[in-house]
Amino acid sequence: MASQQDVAKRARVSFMTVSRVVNNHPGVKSETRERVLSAIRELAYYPNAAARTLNGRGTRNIGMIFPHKEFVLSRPFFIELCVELESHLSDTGYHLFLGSVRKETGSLDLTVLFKERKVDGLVIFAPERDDESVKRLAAEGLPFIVVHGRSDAVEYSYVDIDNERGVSRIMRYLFDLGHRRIGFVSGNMEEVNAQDRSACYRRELEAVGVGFDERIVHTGDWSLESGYEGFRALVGRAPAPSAIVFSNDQMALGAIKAAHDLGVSIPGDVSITGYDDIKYASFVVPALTTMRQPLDRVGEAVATLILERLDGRSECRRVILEPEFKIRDSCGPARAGGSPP
Amino acid sequence: MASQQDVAKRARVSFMTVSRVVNNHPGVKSETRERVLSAIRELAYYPNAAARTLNGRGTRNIGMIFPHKEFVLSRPFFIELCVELESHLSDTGYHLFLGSVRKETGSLDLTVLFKERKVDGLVIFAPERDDESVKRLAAEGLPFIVVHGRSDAVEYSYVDIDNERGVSRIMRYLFDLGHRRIGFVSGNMEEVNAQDRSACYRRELEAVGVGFDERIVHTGDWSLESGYEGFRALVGRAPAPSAIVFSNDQMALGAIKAAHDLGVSIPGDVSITGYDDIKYASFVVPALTTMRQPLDRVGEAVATLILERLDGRSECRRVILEPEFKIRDSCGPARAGGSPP
DNA sequence: CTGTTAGCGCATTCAG
DNA sequence: CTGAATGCGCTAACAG
Repeated sequence: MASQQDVAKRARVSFMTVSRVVNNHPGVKSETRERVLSAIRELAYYPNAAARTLNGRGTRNIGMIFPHKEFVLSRPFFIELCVELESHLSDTGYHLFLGSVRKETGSLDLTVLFKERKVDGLVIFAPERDDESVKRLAAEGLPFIVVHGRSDAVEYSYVDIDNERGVSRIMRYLFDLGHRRIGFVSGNMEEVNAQDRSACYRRELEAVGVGFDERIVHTGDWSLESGYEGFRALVGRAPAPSAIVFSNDQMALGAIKAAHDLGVSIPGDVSITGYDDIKYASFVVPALTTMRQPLDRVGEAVATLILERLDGRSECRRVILEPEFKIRDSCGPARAGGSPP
Repeated sequence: MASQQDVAKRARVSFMTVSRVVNNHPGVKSETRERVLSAIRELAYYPNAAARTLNGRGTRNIGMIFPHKEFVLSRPFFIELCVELESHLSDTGYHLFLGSVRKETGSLDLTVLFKERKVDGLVIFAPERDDESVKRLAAEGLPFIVVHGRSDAVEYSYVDIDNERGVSRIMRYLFDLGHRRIGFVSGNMEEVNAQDRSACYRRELEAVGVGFDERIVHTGDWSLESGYEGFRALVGRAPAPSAIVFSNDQMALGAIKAAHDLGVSIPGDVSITGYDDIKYASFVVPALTTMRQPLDRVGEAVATLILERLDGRSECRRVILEPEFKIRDSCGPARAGGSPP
């Protein structure tokens, strides 16, 4: 494979001149430049990334870290984000790296990826609160940003969607429809997002003077199955909730199945809401009322922030995006009566 | 960041000895080895991948190439495969690389990733038949394998699922239920998979003496929307099909929505089948009868094959996995009558 | 068993 | 405007 040396020979210059041309350095006679350029083309020369990295130019790789397998599988959501991110990043010459899905066996040391010179930066999805590996990254001053997760203990840049706004908007909507007994199915409570949404649900409830009742709260894990189970459990309580808020669409989809199996009508008997607005949310019957996460803007923000960190600009930034409420067909007015059998 | 030199100094040996220890070379006195090992630990030393690559040791990166954005988005399916693959590959020290989703702007030159020393090998998903960039890879003898796509023109290793078997099993099932007028909604016909399934549908039809009728065939693109459209279109034909075969689950899901909007009952009026068995297939109502792709085994096979290619073993292998028919609730017996209004 | 020398491909000095 | 020397961190080939 052609190296700068080969190109240099062919263009009858030193390899230094080739280097300058490759890197668009000024101060190369245009005639010489042309000669080099055509030699490059003829030999199909491409700069060796490893050599560049060795000279301290970075890797131009960005790693993505997911908390665990199920995280990826249960959120078709995030794939779209990856694609979005890839398209933004590739414009600036960066490549995306599946920085390995974290093992069940404890949190692995993410600094290794930097020390091995595999990546220049990391995008970490939904770490646990006060995650050790994130702390270490911050302590060593490594460039990374977090998506869906914030921390009060550690200073870092992150992008998130306003859960506060999202959940309270949903709750107000349900209140307006006359619902008072509103159940909740959470995501995996080890994740900050799940915690936030859950906390906000409780706060809103208390804000209107409706007490929090743990009997109509189910701890799920974002999966279809846990949504199914959650619905089943909550509807079986007495008195049953007239509406149930799910922490993501996937679980709400599971609930629709459960409702069918139980002979419960949505929204006739029980209203439900999702969160994310995955593609399928508008295709399920009944179409899901849900809170859309603005993926395109998240992707853009993530790209911008990580690039900033790589530039060495030191301030950490937080970008909180607004979700968009999508009212569809899965909610109805609360019925005067009670609940289905 | 600590280099071999630093470790060497601390362990009072030359850096060569450190290198030997790091690479598990035999012939280092165990006492010395211990000293080096603890120096490594104390300094948190990790070998610099760039330097290794520069010495011709490869990158230990495998790139994944997707045909286009929509491909990824329309198949939650493939994400699972990535995760599966990642877990197999990381065991052998390889990292996955999102080798960039291919742009709309013509097929980019994949050999660049090799020339730039970004990857050691490539896993290419669903390339077009006789794709130029695949041809070039093969011509240059670069290690890559293809998933979902084969070629008669070019020699390469690939993993696929037996579409032949899959589709014919579905067709026989429908025939057994008494269906004769069977519609078909294809995937994006630029992909080999879509072509194969489509061809097989036709062949099976003719095998039982039922003529192929292009009026009940719709060309989709794997998306929910195209499934919706396809169903709508086919059901509107006269005489309407009593069953429709969809080339993937996503489109079948779109059809379920369409049926609801049209007031058509599945499987009462029309039977439908999907393909893939995505997670949601068993949660939708009616649960989708579909052909399961054995993702875990695909992931395993892909990992094995690409590793073989990297080893330099020269023969190309083809691995054809068997799909598994999942009979659920979306098909019923053909009714004597005709079709719904 | 351990150390020395050389070079992978490139970019940053500094000289011409 | 161009070239020569030097080193990034590591390993392979040879010496001791």
